[in-house]
Amino acid sequence: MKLVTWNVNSIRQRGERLLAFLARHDPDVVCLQETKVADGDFPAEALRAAGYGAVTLGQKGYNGVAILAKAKLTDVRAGFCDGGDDVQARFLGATVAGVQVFTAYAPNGQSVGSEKYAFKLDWFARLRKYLEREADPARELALGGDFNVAPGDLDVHDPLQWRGEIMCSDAERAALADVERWGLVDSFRAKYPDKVAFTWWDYRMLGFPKNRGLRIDHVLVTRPLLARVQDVAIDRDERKGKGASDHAPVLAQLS
DNA sequence: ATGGCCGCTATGAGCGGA
Repeated sequence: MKLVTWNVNSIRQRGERLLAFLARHDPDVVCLQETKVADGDFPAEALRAAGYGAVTLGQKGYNGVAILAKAKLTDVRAGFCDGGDDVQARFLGATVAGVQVFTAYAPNGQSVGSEKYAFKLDWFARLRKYLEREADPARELALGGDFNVAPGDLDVHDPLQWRGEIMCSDAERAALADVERWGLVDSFRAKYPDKVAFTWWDYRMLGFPKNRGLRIDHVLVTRPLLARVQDVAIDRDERKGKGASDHAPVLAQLS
């Protein structure tokens, strides 16, 4: 099974690229973030024609997540359903071929100390509680998403410049680590303990040509599923050229 | 080369993203 996570930054703008990506890599499961469309505007038919079923949790203009799969998607779960803010479409799960799959779009957080930053940290705490309540670390489970957190300095092009900044602050890293402590492993880092690689580059200031990036998109897996991870790769080519998302897809090859 | 933000909205300026 090949599983992908990709923040497409508008599925309407990225439709052609997404179809080309599916044709090129032939993934089995794709976790999408920032689709930015209401469910009625999701291009389900075009994806069906390409061989993929879809479950969506959309929102007009902002956020929006989806899971695509060649096999049947069952046991669909939308949002944390914990009485907190589920208006923002950021979390969706489904079971595919016996694997429980979640797609997540963590809040950006704007700047350290802001209200949005507090919301971001709370969102991670809610994610941790959701997993405790609804999932089992002894099962095969994958959580793919844009977490908007670079876990360590190895995941940052210029750690000194970013020290303490949004996506790199200690509290954000601790919040992500706490989610992982439930029973999830950063599959890329598990496979490549020392590799410097990024999944996001700012559109501004020649971020990509200068390779000024961060690794903030992750495929987190439970230990039973980690045993099946053969390789994890970032499709940097997808960030090139006109009409690219600011995020590159992350691909996990499972046995 | 990989090139100087992009995408959204009851748009045409302002907001959010990371």
